[in-house]
Amino acid sequence: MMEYRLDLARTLDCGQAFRWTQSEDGLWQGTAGGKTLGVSQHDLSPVMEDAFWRNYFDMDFDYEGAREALAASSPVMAKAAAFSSGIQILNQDPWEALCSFIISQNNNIKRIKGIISRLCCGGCFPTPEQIIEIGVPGLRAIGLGFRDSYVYDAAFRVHSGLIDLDQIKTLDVPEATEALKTIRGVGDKVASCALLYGFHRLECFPMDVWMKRVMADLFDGMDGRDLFGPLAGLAQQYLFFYARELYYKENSI
DNA sequence: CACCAGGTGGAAC
DNA sequence: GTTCCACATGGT
Repeated sequence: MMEYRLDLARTLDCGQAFRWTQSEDGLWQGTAGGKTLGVSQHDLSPVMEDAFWRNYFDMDFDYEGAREALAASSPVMAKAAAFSSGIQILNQDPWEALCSFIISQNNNIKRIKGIISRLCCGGCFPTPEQIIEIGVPGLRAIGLGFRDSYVYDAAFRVHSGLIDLDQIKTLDVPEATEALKTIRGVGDKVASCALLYGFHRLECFPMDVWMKRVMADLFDGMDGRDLFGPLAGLAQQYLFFYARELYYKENSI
C-alpha cells in the first residue's frame, strides 16, 4: 500500500480548475483568492505551511479514509480509486467556479483556459461588477462565444442580489441547484460542477458525456449518487480520470 | 472542409 | 415525457 500524497498534476490539471500552469522545471503556479503560489510535487511545504493554501487544496480532509470507503463500494470503484491516488477536491472561490463552468459548456479545456486567462488579464478573476463593466460585447471579444450572455446574466443576478452566493452555502443541494439554474446557461451539469468545486459539496456528481458513458459501461446504468452517496463527487473525479487515462485506452473504445 | 469540445435552451414530437 | 438542433470559437 503506497503512502497517500496530494498529486498536484492530477488535482490541478483534471478539469476542476483552469488557472494553473506548470513550467518546464515542474513548478506549478497559480492564483486564488488574490494570492499567488508556486509549488512543486517534490516539496509540498508551501501548501502545507500556509493556512489559505492548506484549505484551498483541502489538505485536512481524510482522503485515505474516503478512498477506503469508496473502494469498499464496488470492485470497479476500488480499481478507479487505486489508480487515481492523489486527486483532491479544491476549495475554489464560488463565483469563479460558477463562471468557469458556465464557460466550460460545449468547450474544450485548452480554450476554457485561454478564455479565463484573458478574463483575468494576469490578475484576479473579475468580480460580477467587473463582468458587467466588460459587457456582453467585451465578453464576446474575449472569446466567450455564445456563453457571453450567460456569464453576463450570472454577473447581473449576483450583483443585483437575485442570487446570493453566501446564502446558497446554507441551502441543501437540491435547493442550491434550483437557485443556480435560474441563471441562463446553468443546467444540471454546470450547477453540479459549481457546487462541487466552488462550494465543496462532495455529494454532487456532475453528469457529463464521459460520466454517462462510464456509468453505462461500468455500473450498469446505476446512479452515481446512489452508489457513492456523500463522496459521489470524489468518486466522479476518480472515475473520470480512471476512465479517460486507463479504461478506455486499454479497451480501445 | 467536416467534426469535436466535461451543455443548455427551446422547439417539436 | 423525449428527441433534435443551434449556439461561437479554435483545434484536429
